[in-house]
Amino acid sequence: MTDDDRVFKALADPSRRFLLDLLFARDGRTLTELESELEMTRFGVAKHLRVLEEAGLVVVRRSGREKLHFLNPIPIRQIHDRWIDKFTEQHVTALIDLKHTLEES
Amino acid sequence: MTDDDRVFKALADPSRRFLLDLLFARDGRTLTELESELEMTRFGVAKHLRVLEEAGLVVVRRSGREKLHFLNPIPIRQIHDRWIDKFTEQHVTALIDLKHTLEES
DNA sequence: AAGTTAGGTGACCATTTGGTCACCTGTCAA
DNA sequence: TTGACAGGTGACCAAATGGTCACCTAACTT
Repeated sequence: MTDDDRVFKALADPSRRFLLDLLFARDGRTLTELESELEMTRFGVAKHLRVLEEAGLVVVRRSGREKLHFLNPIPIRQIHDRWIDKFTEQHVTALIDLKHTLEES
Repeated sequence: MTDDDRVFKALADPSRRFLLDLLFARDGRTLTELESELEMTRFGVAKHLRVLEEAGLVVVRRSGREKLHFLNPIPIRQIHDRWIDKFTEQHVTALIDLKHTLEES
């Protein structure tokens, strides 16, 4: 399996995306802490975190018996750069900003 | 199934990512034209294109009996914005640019 | 009108994937 | 040092996914 295969497969599951959302909101959480936010057993969450880790979307640091999880944004940016060139990026961000502006009013 | 579920599921398959690569290189191709680039039957390719279309990653325009396919970058940008804030974006792009600079030398 | 070309549909099968469980290792606290 | 706590492993099962095929419709060509 290639690197980018791992990244996209990892992102394909809603529980894993929710874990990334949690880490985006606040980094450095343990398995047990993350587990309490999902309706799933610890084993399920651990399995998902491992998939995210192997994809490089999450990096971990051990601290005693705890394992702290951090979000790594680099693979996400690389997805962006694969299909959006600098020129297109300007148009797309302008469109999305416009959409937000309209939704606020 | 939610919208973003469709997008991520669509991106999870290497053949579909390759189709996006092809459309990124050149837009507006037909099924038959795309089919010739993959080692797969027409039915397989058609199925993949439908998944991409339902995810909004590809938009189509009919022209007689032909169906032209175009890449839509907006969902890709939204993935980026979900986990990379403006502040982090600066660091990440700087890191990636640095990586490219180093690799050239 | 007849043949050809572009594309669509529903069924089918092999493989992968998400989630759980029984059981195990390592670390901290009283 | 004994128990509680944080996490890991391998097997297992139900459900989803990738790909093919037989068969179909619609549009262009001569």
